[in-house]
Order: sequence, then C-alpha cells, then structure tokens
Amino acid sequence: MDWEQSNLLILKELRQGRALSSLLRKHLHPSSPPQTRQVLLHKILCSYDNALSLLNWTGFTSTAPIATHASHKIHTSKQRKTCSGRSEQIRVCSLEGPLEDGYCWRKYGQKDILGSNFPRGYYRCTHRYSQGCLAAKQVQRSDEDPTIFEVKYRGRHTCNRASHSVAMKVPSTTESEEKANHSRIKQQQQHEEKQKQSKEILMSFETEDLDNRDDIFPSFPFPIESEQVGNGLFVKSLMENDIGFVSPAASESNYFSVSPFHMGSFVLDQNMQTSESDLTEIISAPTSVTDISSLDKLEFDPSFPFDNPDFFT
DNA sequence: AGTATTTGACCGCG
DNA sequence: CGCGGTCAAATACT
Repeated sequence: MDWEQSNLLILKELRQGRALSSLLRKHLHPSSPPQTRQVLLHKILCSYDNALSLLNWTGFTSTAPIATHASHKIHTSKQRKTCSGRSEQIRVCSLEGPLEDGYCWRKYGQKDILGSNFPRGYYRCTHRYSQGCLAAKQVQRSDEDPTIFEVKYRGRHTCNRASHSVAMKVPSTTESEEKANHSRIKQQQQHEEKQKQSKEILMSFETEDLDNRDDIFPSFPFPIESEQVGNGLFVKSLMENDIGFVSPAASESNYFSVSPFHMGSFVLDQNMQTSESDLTEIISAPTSVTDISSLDKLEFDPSFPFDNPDFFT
C-alpha cells in the first residue's frame, strides 16, 4: 500500500468517524436506546482506531502531506540542527495554555522575532538547576491567528514534576487575577497570559537525541499518561466540527473554549522539505479537567490507545 | 526575603 | 553584521 492509498483510507475512516459522531449526537436524546449509542460509540472508536493505526503504519516519519480539512491550520516546522547534530520535532495541538502543560517553567528571555508581530518567550524548566532538568520551551503568538500560541518544546523533562505541577494552581490564579486591579502593565500582560487558556495553542515539540520513536512518548512535556489525558484526547477526537463546545457554563471563567479546528487530528506536516528522519505530527494535548468531567457520561473508553504507549510504537 | 519576570547586553552562528 | 538565543541585573511579586 502506497502513501496515496493509505491517505485515502485514513480520510475515509475519519469521515466515517465524523459521520458516526453526528449520528451519535442525534441519538443523545434520552428517548434513544442506549444500545444504539453504544454501537455508534464503538464504531466511532473503531474508525478512529483504524485511522490512527493507518497513520502509524505510514509512519510519522513520512514526509508526504495528508490532505486536511480547510479549517485545519497546518504550521510548517523547520528542522533544527542541535549540538548533538540531530533533532526531531513533534507538534502538538492543545487547548491549554503554555502554562498548563503540567510542568513548571521559568521565563528567562523574550525576543522580538524578525517578521513576527509578536515576541517569542523563552522558558526553561524551573528545576533546571535543582534537578538538572534541561527541558525548555519557546512560546510565540501566531501571526496568522493571534488566538493561537505556538509552543516549541526542546529537550525532555528529567525532573520530578509531581510536587510542582501547575495544573492545580492555574485556575485559582486566574480567578484571583480577574479580580485584581489592572493598573499595571505587567498585570495586564499576566492577565493576557491567563487568557491563553481559552485559546487554541499550537505546540511543537523538539526533542534531541531521539534514536527511535519509542523515545518520543516519554519526552512529552505534559503528563500524557494520566487518565484525564486519555479522555481529553478522545473527547476532542469526537468533537471535531460537530459538538465543538463543551459546557462553558460549568466553568467559572472562559478557561475552556473549543473551536472546531485541530481537534483530535493527527496531521502530518505539509512541509515536505524535512528529511526522512524527521518526525512531525500534530496531536491533541490534554485539556482541562472541566470539560472532561462534563463528558464522563459519554462513557468514553479509558483504555483508548492514546493512553497506551504501544499506540505509538 | 525569596522567587519570578523583565529587559538590555552579550554571544555564537550563518 | 544581523538574528536568535541566553545571561544577568534590575525590578516586581508574594
């Protein structure tokens, strides 16, 4: 099977999954038999499983583009030479702000980038010196869509983030900041930073010295192994262009807002300039607990392959 | 007081 | 020499 064939199959599966999702939505009425929903859900899962398996089969190392919906923003990424001479990039689409990736970051610089309307922020892991964690990231607001923040991750976390996760901290700070006065420019900037949470984030990962793709998974900068993550990923897979929005009323702020783009889509980079050793992908990142809990009733399978490291092998 | 951020200076690379 | 990345002193925050 060549690339075009697999591409068609992937599209077919994704379209089928979308159609089934629409169907499922129509069957969400209490009058509809639960068995129908179960069957639909199972079929949706199968469709997405198949599509994702096909993507795995073709390999993320493929340099060929996959046709995407027009609304999908495909950001090209450049291969970077690193000190070690080899680097790979993983790009992740997230609904979360850069601060909500489960790690503590410390900003160490900001630069205006030529040709970009917005400056690029440079962050490194808070535990860089205490634990020697070399993870770092760059955050830059997208020119094309200012609601999108591109986050590029470099290196992997070797720190023990468990005790310093910001995941629990941010919602409360958001609330407090909204009540705080905005007399100072800096506070306005911080407020703006918090509002990233309601925007789409395009994240890219750059890890170094990855000898095989098994290595990529543990290099993810957020706690992808958690059950919440698995559910969140799946939720977004189902929501593409259809459900689109999940109970913003349940949230005390605009913390969670979903636009129909990006979600749940694995998209190979359209940039064909990269070498065959490049790894570029767009996947969904974990989202807030709020929307996940609101969707628990949909009985998502917590064993969805996203949770399974084997899924990426 | 300790920690985080800001921001101009500095540096290496192309 | 210009650009992107990092440093580090000053500043702000808690």
